[in-house]
Amino acid sequence: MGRPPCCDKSNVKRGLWTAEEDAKILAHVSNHGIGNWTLVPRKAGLNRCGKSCRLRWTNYLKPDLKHDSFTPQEEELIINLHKAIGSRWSLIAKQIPGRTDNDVKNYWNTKLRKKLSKMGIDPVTHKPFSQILSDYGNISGLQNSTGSHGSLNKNINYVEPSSVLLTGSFPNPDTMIRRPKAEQVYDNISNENIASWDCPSQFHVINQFETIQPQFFSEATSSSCSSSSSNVTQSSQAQILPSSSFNCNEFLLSDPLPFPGFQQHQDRHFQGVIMSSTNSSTLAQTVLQLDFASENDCAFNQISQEGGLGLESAFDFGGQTNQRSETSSSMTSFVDAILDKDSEMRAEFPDILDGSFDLF
DNA sequence: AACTGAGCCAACCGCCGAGAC
DNA sequence: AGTCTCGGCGGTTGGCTCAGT
Repeated sequence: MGRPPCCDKSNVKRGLWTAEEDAKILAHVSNHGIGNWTLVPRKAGLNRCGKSCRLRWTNYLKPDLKHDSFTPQEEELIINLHKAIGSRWSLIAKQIPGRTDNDVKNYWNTKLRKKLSKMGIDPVTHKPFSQILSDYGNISGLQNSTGSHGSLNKNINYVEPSSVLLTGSFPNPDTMIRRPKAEQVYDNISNENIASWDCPSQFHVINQFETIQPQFFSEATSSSCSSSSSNVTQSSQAQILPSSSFNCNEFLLSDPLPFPGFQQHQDRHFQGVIMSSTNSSTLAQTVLQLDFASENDCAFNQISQEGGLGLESAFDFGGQTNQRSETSSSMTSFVDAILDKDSEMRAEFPDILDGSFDLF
């Protein structure tokens, strides 16, 4: 039953690689290419585990790898990508030619994390420590603000805190009530805020990670992107591209202003991300974007991007308040979208959500 | 010169999904 | 259907280097 073991783990060499061993792998790959790594040690005459050979090749011997120090541009890109997606090193590394996930991870852990800390920025949330302390104080003082939300809030507690990334703000910053992350995002979506969104004009579901950078999440988003996403993302791309001024955490839950310049432009803009993933390798699936292009207009499209057990959605509400276009069914469409998402979540997490996740 | 601790990074560990058997 | 390996991933660790004392 099953395959035979790839190697005798107790009888293979471990530890640092010698130049001779490296030469054997290089010679083998140049002669036979990359194939079944479990066969490589035997064919190449190495007393190593195939997995170890693969790691040595991918992290060190591959000819297109850079071995010099990181440039300031690479550093900035890593910080921005980490800010946007966290410690998904392989995805970050794919955006930096010649760098491996191990390189990026080590550089982050040894340099960038400390650098951010010294700058007074929390390397996990990318928020200033002062703001985190402030948020904590506000959160701890709001124990009684949850009563009106009933079962919704109870359910949200099932979302693992470490897997929740919420970015967002109320359309009207004056109505902002600071609460714990998971609770707040559902408030944003589900209750009085929906009623107060008197002018959603365009509601699009976009693929967040294609928005962050083309091809960036091509693996995770290969199947279900529709045309409705591509025409919307263009306007928002400038905000989200890692190399741009996009700052994911400028949208964070307690942030009264969704992005720099919010007040000056009088935009009505909301963006939120819910990440609930039980699988660390599953990427976020869906981004919902709502543009307030006018007071009364709303168009809504949806792309669902599902994978594994995870569920992730982002909401981006933006636009100018002084434009006008169409619509009457905007709120209905939006509510339908939320209900659809609710149904999807029920299907995915029946034990958690069943019977107690009534938004309306 | 010898010791110590911090910094660094290559390599390992353990988990997961996909697929072989 | 069940068990196992493979390949990929993120987290962790062992050991080397170097600056400071």
